[in-house]
Amino acid sequence: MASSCRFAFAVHVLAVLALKRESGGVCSHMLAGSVNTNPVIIRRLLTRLRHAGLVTTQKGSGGGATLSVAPEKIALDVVYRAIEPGESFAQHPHQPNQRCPVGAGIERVLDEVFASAQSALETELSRRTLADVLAAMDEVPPLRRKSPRARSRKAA
Amino acid sequence: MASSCRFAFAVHVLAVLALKRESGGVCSHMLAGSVNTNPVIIRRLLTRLRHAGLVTTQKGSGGGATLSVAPEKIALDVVYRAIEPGESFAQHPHQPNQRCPVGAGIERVLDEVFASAQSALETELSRRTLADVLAAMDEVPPLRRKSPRARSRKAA
DNA sequence: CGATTCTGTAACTGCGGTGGTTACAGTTGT
DNA sequence: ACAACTGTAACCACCGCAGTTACAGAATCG
Repeated sequence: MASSCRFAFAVHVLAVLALKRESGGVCSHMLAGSVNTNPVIIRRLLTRLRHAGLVTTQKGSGGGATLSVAPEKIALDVVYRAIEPGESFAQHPHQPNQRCPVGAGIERVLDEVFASAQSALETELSRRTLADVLAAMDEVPPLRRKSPRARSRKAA
Repeated sequence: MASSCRFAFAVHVLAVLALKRESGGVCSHMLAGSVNTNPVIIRRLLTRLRHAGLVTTQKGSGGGATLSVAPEKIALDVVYRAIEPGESFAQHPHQPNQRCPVGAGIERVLDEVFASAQSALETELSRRTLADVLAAMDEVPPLRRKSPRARSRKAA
């Protein structure tokens, strides 16, 4: 599976874009500031997200990226597939010995096992949307609140 | 997730050991021959499988590895966890910007998302045992049968 | 218009993980 | 003693990734 942090970065970026949906485009420099990485990393990410139809980007002064789909419509498996290109589950690097009965048959079986495991993972991801992520971020924030005044509300 | 082929190797090795369960230990050289890799790779694998209690190994002449649990009792998620040591799903490599509302809250949410995805994957793996793998290998083998006598030509 | 602010992409680096390989000490059966 | 094993260290080469620099091109604004 994905051993990269691209998926985490992607969800992070999309979350920022969702919050700033009304404020126009967000430039890669700003996004990089929130993720704490390099603008080029963000742009590479945005290229993939754009190909997947999740964001639009605008060149030039005042440009940047904008979410092009409502957060409720963006399931996380779509983000996952947009970001992680190839097969994530690993196969035999070289063909096993076909003269061994196990070597001859194992690949086909493992293919099927890997596919179902991969599918289960994506199905689980599909159960959450970007809107869910935003909602989860709002409740029970980690530590100090900006204005912990309205603390009483949390109980509901 | 796992970007290695260790899991494939491990299932392959266990399948061979399951088939040769009665014939005593199988040495790493033989196993390497079937997987088509180096004996040391197999031994490194066997070390982990032994720690997980799935196999026993015997040093010395005539030694080798033996399956120590019945194939029906070996679910693939156990193999997976025995082989893949750390967290497979990737996190933020460095802490996101805590001064950004998204950066401050996203990690906790992503942790939960990743954990559930990982769990879904392992649950799917747990639905299969090594015995299932062996059974799947027996049915509809890829091409030529050992004795395709009953089947008159490919036409049938 | 030209300056500025962006994107998009290429090119390169460094790092970490992995499979592969050699080597060798220790163990066990014959 | 000898041969056949395991277990493990040490090392290599490779690959993918995040990160970085650099630059061409596009859009906006004065």
